[in-house]
Parts: sequence; C-alpha cells; structure tokens
Amino acid sequence: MRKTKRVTISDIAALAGVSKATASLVLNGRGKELRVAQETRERVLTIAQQQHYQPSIHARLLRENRSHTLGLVVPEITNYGFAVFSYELENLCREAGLQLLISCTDENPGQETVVVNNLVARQVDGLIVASSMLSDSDYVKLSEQLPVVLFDRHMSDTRLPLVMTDSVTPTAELVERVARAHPDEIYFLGGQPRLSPTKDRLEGFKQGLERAGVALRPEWIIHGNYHPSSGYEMFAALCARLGRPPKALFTAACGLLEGVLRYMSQHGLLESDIHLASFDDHYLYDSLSVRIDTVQQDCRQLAYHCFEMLTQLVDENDPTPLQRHLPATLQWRHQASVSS
Amino acid sequence: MRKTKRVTISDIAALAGVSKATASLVLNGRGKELRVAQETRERVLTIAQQQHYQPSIHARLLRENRSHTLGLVVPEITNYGFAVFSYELENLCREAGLQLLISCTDENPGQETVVVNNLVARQVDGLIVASSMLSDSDYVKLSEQLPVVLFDRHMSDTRLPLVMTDSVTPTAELVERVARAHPDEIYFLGGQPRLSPTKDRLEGFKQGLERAGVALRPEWIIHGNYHPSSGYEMFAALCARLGRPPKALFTAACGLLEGVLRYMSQHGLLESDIHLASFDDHYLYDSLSVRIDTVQQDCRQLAYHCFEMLTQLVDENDPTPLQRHLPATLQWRHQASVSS
DNA sequence: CTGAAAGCGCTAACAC
DNA sequence: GTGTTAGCGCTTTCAG
Repeated sequence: MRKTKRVTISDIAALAGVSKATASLVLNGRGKELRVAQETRERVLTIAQQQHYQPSIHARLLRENRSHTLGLVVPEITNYGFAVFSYELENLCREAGLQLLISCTDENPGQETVVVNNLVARQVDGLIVASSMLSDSDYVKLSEQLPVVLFDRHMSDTRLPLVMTDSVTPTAELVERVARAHPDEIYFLGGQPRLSPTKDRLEGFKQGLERAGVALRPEWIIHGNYHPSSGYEMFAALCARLGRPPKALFTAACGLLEGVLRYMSQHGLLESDIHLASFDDHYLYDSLSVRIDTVQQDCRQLAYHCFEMLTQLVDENDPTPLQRHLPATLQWRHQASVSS
Repeated sequence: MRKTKRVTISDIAALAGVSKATASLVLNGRGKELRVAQETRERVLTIAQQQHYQPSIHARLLRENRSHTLGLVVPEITNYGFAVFSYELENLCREAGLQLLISCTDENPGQETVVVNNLVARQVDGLIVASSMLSDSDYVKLSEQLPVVLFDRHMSDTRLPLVMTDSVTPTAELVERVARAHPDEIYFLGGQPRLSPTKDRLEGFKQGLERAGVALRPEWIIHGNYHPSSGYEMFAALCARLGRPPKALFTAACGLLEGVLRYMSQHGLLESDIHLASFDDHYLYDSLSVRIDTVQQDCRQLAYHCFEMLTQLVDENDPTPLQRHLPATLQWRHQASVSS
C-alpha cells in the first residue's frame, strides 16, 4: 500500500489526449474563459476525477513564492487563553485557505529562537508571536524578510505591528476596588519583571492603589516567572513570611494563579477569606469556592485583529493602526455587582 | 522591503565559483565524505552565511516525496486534555524535525471531512485523528494513501491503528465507589450515544453499578452531545424533573461537566452535597468547592504512543501492537483515600 | 482552441 | 575533486 506512484498532471493530460497546459487550465477552472472546448474540459475533468488526481502542493508552492501558511508562536498552548486564541485564529485561517502552524516556546527565549527559525525555514508567509524575549531586535530584523505581528506582549517601545489587550486601565480599576476593601494589605504576584505583561499589570496595580488612596508598600510586590510552580513558590514563601495567607492578592497571569490555587488547595486554604484577583479569566473560576475577580481578555477579537493585520501585511497593504489595544472586561465574583 | 529576490543555491554556487552540485553537497554537510576540497567547502559555507542563504523547502520537498509534516485532528483544542496532548505531540514532532499541523473539528463530522481533506492536500506524511465520525470507512480508505492513527475514540471494531485510554475499567471502579455511597440514585450524562467514548464509559458505568450491587434504572442514563451547552441543558432538565439536583452524577467527558458546573454555579448549587464524578481531569478541579472524583488520562503517554506508532508507519515499519490501550488514573477528591 | 517549452530551486547520477 | 544534466510537478507565456 501507499507505494503507488503519484498521479500527476502529465498523466491525466496523456490520458485525456491533451497537453499539460490544457489540463492545467481546465483543472484550475480557468478553462472556460480561456477558450478550452467544452468537450475537452469535461473529458479532462472526469479523468482527473477517476484517477483521484491531487495536485502536488509542493510543485505549486515552488512556483508561486508563497506557502499559504501562517506561523503562530505562543508560550503554552495548554494555557486556556492561548488555546482559545489559537482556536479562533485557526478558524480564520481555514476560511481564508491558509494553514496555521502552531509552536510553543515554554516561555523559553532559546526555544523561541528555535521554533521561529523553524517556521521561517518552512517559509511561512507571516508570523504571529507572543514573545518571551526581552528585546524586539530579532523580530525587527526578521520583519525585513516577512511580516511579523506581535501580540499579548510587547517589548519596550517596539514599533512593530502589535495587538494587545489594554491591561493597565482594567487592572487599575480592578485593583482599586480590591484595595478599597483591603487598604492595609494587598500583594502583587508577577512574572518576569521585564516582560511587558508584568510591567503593565504592575503599572495598573500601582494606579489602582493610588486611586484607592492606598500607599504602596514595596514588600507587596513579588516577582517570579510565568510558570505555575513559580506562583506556588511565591505564594508559599509569602504565607511562610506572614505566618498566614495574605488578605488580598492580585496575580498578573493565570499561570501564577494556578500555582497559588494549588498551594491553597493543598493547605486547606480554599475556604479562607483571602480576596483573590487576577489577570485572565477561566470558565472554571465560576465554580471555585474562592471567589476571584478577574480581567478577562477578548481572545476572539485579539485573534481577529492579529489575523487581519497580518494578512494585510502579507498582501503588502498598510493596515492602520499598526498597533492596537483592545479593551478588556472585568469579571466580578465577590458581590452581586454589575459584571460590566 | 521583503521584495528582495530569493537567494538560491545557484547564486551562492556562482559566487563561490563552483557548480550547484558542489554547493549542494557542501551545504548538506555531505561535502566531507564526498571529497570536496576543504578550501572549497569553507568558501561555499562562508558565502552562504554572508548571503543568508536559506534553502527553499518547497523545492526540496518536491524532490523527496515527503512533507516532513504530520496532521493532528482534534475536536477542540480548547479542551484541556487535547491541549496537553497537542503540546506533547508538538514537542515530539519538533525534536524529530517534523512540523505538526493542528486542526479542529468542533465535533462536527462535516468539518472533520473538510480539515482532513485539507491536510491530505497539504500532503502530510501521516495523520493522527480523534474522530467524531460514526464510521471508520473514510479513514480506512484514506489509509491506503497515508498512515492514519486514531486516538481517544474508536469506531466499532475498527482495525485501524489506535491509541486509547482504557476507559471501561477505571470508570467501573470509579462508579462502583460512588454507587456504594448512593445506591438509590446515580445519573449518567453522556455525549453522542454512538461515539465510542460515550459507549465505553456507559459500559464502565453499568459494570460499576453491577459491582456495587446496584440495579440500573433506565432513567438514570441521559445522552446529549459533547458540547458544554448540552451538559448544561441535560442537567437543567434533570433538576427540573427531580425538583432538586440529583444525589450523584457521572459525566462522561469534561465538556459535559463544564456545562453542569456552569448550571450549578448559576443556581447556587455549588455548596450542595451532590456527588460528582467524571471522566477527564483538570488541574482546577483541586480548587473547586464541589469535590469531583475523576478518571485522569495520561495525555503524555497517549501522545507518545500516537507519535511512535505513526512515525513507524510512515517509515513503513509495522509497529506492534497496532491498537494500544493505556491505563488511566483515578483522582479521588471525596475523602482522604489513596489517590492511586 | 491547443501544444511546446521554459523555469521555480533543489538533489543525485554520472561524467570528466 | 568538481561539473553537467536530468527531473521532481506545476503554471504560464508564446506560438501555432
């Protein structure tokens, strides 16, 4: 099985008694306006059918200089937000006749370089990246070769195309409310302090405190990385230091919250009255015993804008604006207030 | 920008003053044993470097008849289990120099056909599929063209290569314990009754009751489909019928449980003492107020076996066995018992 | 209306 | 040691 020689356009041309050129025209539906005899067309078509002719995509792609393929680079596909994003993006691609190539970096810049090179070697037509890099320089260089759209994270003052959820404002709003309830103690657990999500959410955190009239204490701010284990450890250390869980806590990403929740469940803290807040939502949060207020991103819109912008760039148009900040939604679970 | 003509092997051959053939040998590292002069080799290599030579993958793939690409078809990448599976599989592929193409079907056989055709048109070297089809006939036919490995679900008595978590046994064990605690009332919420996961888990459910000495009541078994909304509706209808939530419930998949939990949270049922059990685990279940006993699949092993089997088939070997059933783990959350 | 031929970029026989 | 050449399967002028 499957040793069968590929049936090529020459084969069906021969069988139909026409030339490759004619066959090609017919098979690409351009037979009509290009004056191929009705009868010839039908003959070619039915023969192609019978022989289960499938054009070689590689031959075709070799001619055009496109792969009809887009690359997506995310830290973790197992992260619910990125999964939803990927799902939406894949649908958009499919509808547009593009194939999406998804690669994960594990938040590891080294691996990110590897997978990006991979995708470039595969000649993707464009790239959408949630980068774990500290600098955009690799992508600036890469942008000379092919269109690159960054999303979810940005490097300082990058001028590359970018799609982000605006996180400062909603974080500030969220934190303000929490801080009003717990003016004496509210902690911030962040990821890598130099990555933009952490920075922006910290900025929002500070603004929120300010608006609530709460003076920031330096020890409230704790940094780790985006792995759940880091969230676990930061929270464990914090509990150890305080001799009890903190009264209120904001985690800058759902991975961190995952670690915190794991610690809490292992230590019987799930019924405690710690006030949790976080960036990123998850459908299961509705069912948790601890109530968690969150900032929810609109992954669908995120995907839509990334796609739209990238395809524009691939087609050599200039989408505007080149950097887009989308609004987020707050999910209040602590009281029966308006879930805006 | 990016209008720059591609630099080909002819270019660098010309620049190095050698023939394409020599350049090709050198660039593929076969220069050494094939007696290309050390000096020539270096010259070619440095020129290639300077020119940022990148071989055209399409040209290469046109020659070999391989795409170095595997296709993965899953119902939903946003489903945590499939996300973990995809993640593991992608790693295995990357390490093997393969590119993974992921497509989602939304549990929709029509869309499944579309995405599979897509992948076949892309000339994937092999296909891994969690199918929503009722019959394996499409895949039996497809297997004549390229290797196909089914996973997670199987069609009745299919002889195609298959990797599954053994679900009957662990489900029976799980249900037995639940049934001993609630011999008078234990419901089964399933997906499409004709899909194998539903059937197997129902079989396990029945065996569990039997072992517990509980007589099955037909009204305990309720079927819908795998969408969370279906879980929601089945559960809502059940509550309406009973005038209260059921005492014990087993859901056949995590999507269904998602719907049930949504209903429960919306109706203030999360603190009720309903005994929940389900197939498929999620890390957040540890943090729920309702305790849920689950059957946890080993996605990593699942991915490993699919990959190993498929690559064997691609290389025209005969992996054995051709159908593999992997063990599951029970996660008890109702009491401090051994979490096996 | 249809065919011949060139060429996309690469590799592998086979010469020299 | 290195060059010549053919051919992977397709599309697209350009001639009939």
